[in-house]
Amino acid sequence: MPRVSDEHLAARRQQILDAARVCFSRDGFHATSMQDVIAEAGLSVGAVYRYFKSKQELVTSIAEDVLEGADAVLGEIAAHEPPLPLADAVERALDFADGQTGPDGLFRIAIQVWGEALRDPELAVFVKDRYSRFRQHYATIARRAQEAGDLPPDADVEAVGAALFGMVPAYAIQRVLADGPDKKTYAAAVRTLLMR
Amino acid sequence: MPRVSDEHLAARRQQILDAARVCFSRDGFHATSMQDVIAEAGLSVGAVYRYFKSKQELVTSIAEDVLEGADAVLGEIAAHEPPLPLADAVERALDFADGQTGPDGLFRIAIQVWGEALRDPELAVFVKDRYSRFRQHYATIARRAQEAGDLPPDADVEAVGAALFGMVPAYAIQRVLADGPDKKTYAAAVRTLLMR
DNA sequence: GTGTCAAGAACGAACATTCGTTTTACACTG
DNA sequence: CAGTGTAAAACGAATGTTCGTTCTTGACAC
Repeated sequence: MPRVSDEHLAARRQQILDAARVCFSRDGFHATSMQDVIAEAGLSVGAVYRYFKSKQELVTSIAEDVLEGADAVLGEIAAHEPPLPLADAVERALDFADGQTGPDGLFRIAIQVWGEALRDPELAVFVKDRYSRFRQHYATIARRAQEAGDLPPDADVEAVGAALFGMVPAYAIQRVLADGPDKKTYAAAVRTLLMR
Repeated sequence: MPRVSDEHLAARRQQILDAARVCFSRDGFHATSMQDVIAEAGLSVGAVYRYFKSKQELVTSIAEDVLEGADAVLGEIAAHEPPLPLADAVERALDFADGQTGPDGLFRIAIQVWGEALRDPELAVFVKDRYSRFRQHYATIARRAQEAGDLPPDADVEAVGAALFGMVPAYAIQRVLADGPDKKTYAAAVRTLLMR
């Protein structure tokens, strides 16, 4: 179909991305063949290669989408008014993470991205950049908690931010791979540790 | 060269496992070809296939070795006499994890294992089992801390164990993928959160 | 000799990607 | 509004490569 609207093109592109996300989440980047993505999208080989010049580009696009989404959510939590107590902020982040641990969630893809970033320097740079932002968001949470007297005045907010940040993927890993405690139980434990 | 000693056979097997670990750590499971492993081991195709009947078996063996090693270390920390305060126990675990974050460390492989466990039900069972043990070790740490009055009497030691457990891979992820704070800084932050 | 082990050539399947062809939506003409 | 040209879009068979694995062959200890 020639001379097609921009919306049509964007929709086609999204259709391919959606299919790729399903396949990557189910089988991982490497065990997913282009044929799998093509079949899932219900398109032809040529059509997919019109929109993405390689499988790598598809992987990169998906990885970027996943990280962007998480960044937006964390930014909101960090900017919340009034400033959230540490445990509340972590709990909200856990809420988000929890919703991504299912078969259709993004966390399965995030794990794939970690593995990929170990080998792909370009992706590694992007991951580092986004994770630095994540950590900055948590550092903001810590700083505001400190200002509220919720942390000692001499606490290193950057480092505390890093520790808080870690609790979220740590929870998700345990949910996905280790039959870990549910969100409520885990959040209660975090409160036990933070509130004492 | 026939009629070879059992030690020779075990050494050959280990030689292959060592080569595989190097390759898998460098390139990941999927981007490593059997040719890569074979070349790294300095052996022939036939030799390697004498000791491992498939690539999958090689992957599984490596994954199991990695998890076994961590289990042993955590078991020691949990059983330490006298019982370790929470922050000390976590710091010791961080010590271990920190040593595995380098190019030759096992943590890079652990990330690959996570991705693989999402697709391989057999490996998933093994990972779940080992991670349950990990969590049990941390629950032991929490229970002993509780007995020492270091945690509230009504704290859920299993859940607190899960939260403590998470801090270690969380640290390692940040070190490997996100230019996170060094061990000393991170440990101090954990103390800030736990000690107040 | 005989049994064990290693070597590496060979194999078939699966892979990402290319490219020549077909289809189709739209612009333009009268 | 009908007819036609055209270029974009989609198609899918074909390609060349790489992969994991098997198989044949030879070497050496006993």
